[in-house]
Amino acid sequence: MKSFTERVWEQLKLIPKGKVASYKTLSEAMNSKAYRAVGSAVKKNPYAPGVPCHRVVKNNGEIGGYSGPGGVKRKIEILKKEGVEIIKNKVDLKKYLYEFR
DNA sequence: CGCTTGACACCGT
DNA sequence: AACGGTGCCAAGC
Repeated sequence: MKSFTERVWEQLKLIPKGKVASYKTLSEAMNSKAYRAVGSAVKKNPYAPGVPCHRVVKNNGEIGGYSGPGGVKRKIEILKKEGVEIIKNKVDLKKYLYEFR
């Protein structure tokens, strides 16, 4: 039985490099409105590259948090490396927001 | 106009 | 039960 958390990871894997998805969009992609719980799910993610939790940002483009090494700073660095420009800890959703379709 | 900050409520584990 | 984390709102400069 897949837990809500595992289902979230499935959506993360669908995100292509150079794009980011918001927790809210993620919840809608899985037919759930518990976008608040998505944040908790990502935090519990014990997998590293298998689940690109660093590609998940808040609906307003803010990076949010990162439980990995280096904290949010590290997350921003990775996104920039992917081709996503980070402005003041925020991403241009209009340009990098990935839609699950 | 653009940008920032604080607080609250809600979700799943 | 508690915790963490997100989303929207408003106001101010």
